[in-house]
Amino acid sequence: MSIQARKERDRAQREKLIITAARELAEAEGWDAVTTRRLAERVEYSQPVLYSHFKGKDAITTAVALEGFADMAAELRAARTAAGDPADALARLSAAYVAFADQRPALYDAMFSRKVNLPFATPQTPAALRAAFDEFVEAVSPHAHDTDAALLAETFWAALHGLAMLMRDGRIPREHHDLRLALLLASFTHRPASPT
Amino acid sequence: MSIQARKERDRAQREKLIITAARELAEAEGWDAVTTRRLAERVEYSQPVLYSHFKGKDAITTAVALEGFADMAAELRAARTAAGDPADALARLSAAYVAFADQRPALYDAMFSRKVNLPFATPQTPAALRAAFDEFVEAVSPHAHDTDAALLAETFWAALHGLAMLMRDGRIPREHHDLRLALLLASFTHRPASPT
DNA sequence: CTCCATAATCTAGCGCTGCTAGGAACACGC
DNA sequence: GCGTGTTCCTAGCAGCGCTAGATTATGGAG
Repeated sequence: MSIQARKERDRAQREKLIITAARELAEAEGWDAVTTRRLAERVEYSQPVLYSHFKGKDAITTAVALEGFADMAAELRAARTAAGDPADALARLSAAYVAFADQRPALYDAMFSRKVNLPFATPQTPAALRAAFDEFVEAVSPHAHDTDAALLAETFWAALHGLAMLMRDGRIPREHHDLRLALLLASFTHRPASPT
Repeated sequence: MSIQARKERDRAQREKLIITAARELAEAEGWDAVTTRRLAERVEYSQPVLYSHFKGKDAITTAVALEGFADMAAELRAARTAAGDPADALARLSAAYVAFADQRPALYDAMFSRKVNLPFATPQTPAALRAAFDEFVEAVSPHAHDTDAALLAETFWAALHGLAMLMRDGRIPREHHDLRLALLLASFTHRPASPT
């Protein structure tokens, strides 16, 4: 039995190697550089080996994205729990989020721009995704008042995502980014929002 | 001289034909279906003709995106000016924006997701882009108070963009979208936001 | 009207992509 | 040590963006 266990262990290890290689290559040269040939060369196996682990290239991207969500959740948690009051917590979480998007553009791409097959906001949602989202819920709930915290978290996340994306793509200037972020924070914290 | 004028007219007409064909193909089957071969077949010319009009495929996408911005500007303007008070104006503009993104996903992709070469927020920014952005500035400025209207417009635009994108990609549920939008509007209108 | 230079267009092909069938090489159980 | 079953690689397909060079159409001159 031990021999099969070893095989499974080796396979799992190799799968992890592929994911890491894809991530590193993407972060170093962008996702365009992540071709199955280059990836295979990097892990020192032939192309078909990749397909024995993943259904296709999209599945590899998805695996990288999942890692990204885990990393993000950890960073958001660290930022949030390092804060004193709720307002500070939301501010730090926001700054951490935008910093993540800005400093790991390829990873962020995998999570939010590339075609991936992840079940969002369903019972099957992976733990890492859930964890990242929960950080948002925790951070916004003190400011939610009579509003549903999850709904507010989604809205705030979306707003941050928009800011991060547009800035990263040069659609809005990097200049005064901090002011925009402060503006967003002020909008979401100053007053309870109770629509309708 | 008239003969050269006719040639130029024909060329301009054909260029427009290419852009329209690309747009229609993208809207019908997504941008993946817009290959130079299929596009050439559709306009009933060979591939090199495309390259006599555009430097590459990205340039065609950019041309489509530019059309998109013009369309969007018109729709935003219509929505905004149909409103009574400033709060209603912002609400209608927001709804129109999200509807645009949702109903013309391929066009919206060209404008905001695909790799295009457009100078945003610079003196060389095309009129269509500027017009769309100006609609945002007009709509938010009544709620800006002591804040820079352009900055607030960028921030609000980004928030809407985030909402539209995440919903379109299934990252947040379509359910309760109206509530999220109302939440966002309430956050940006209820109180003057004066950071720092 | 014919000829010819020039301009416009097409054919064919390059190097690349994601992906896969079929044969070769390996590791394992006996 | 040897069959057997698994693992892996070589080689290739169809399609991609893009382009060099041959081919055809066009418009002015004689």
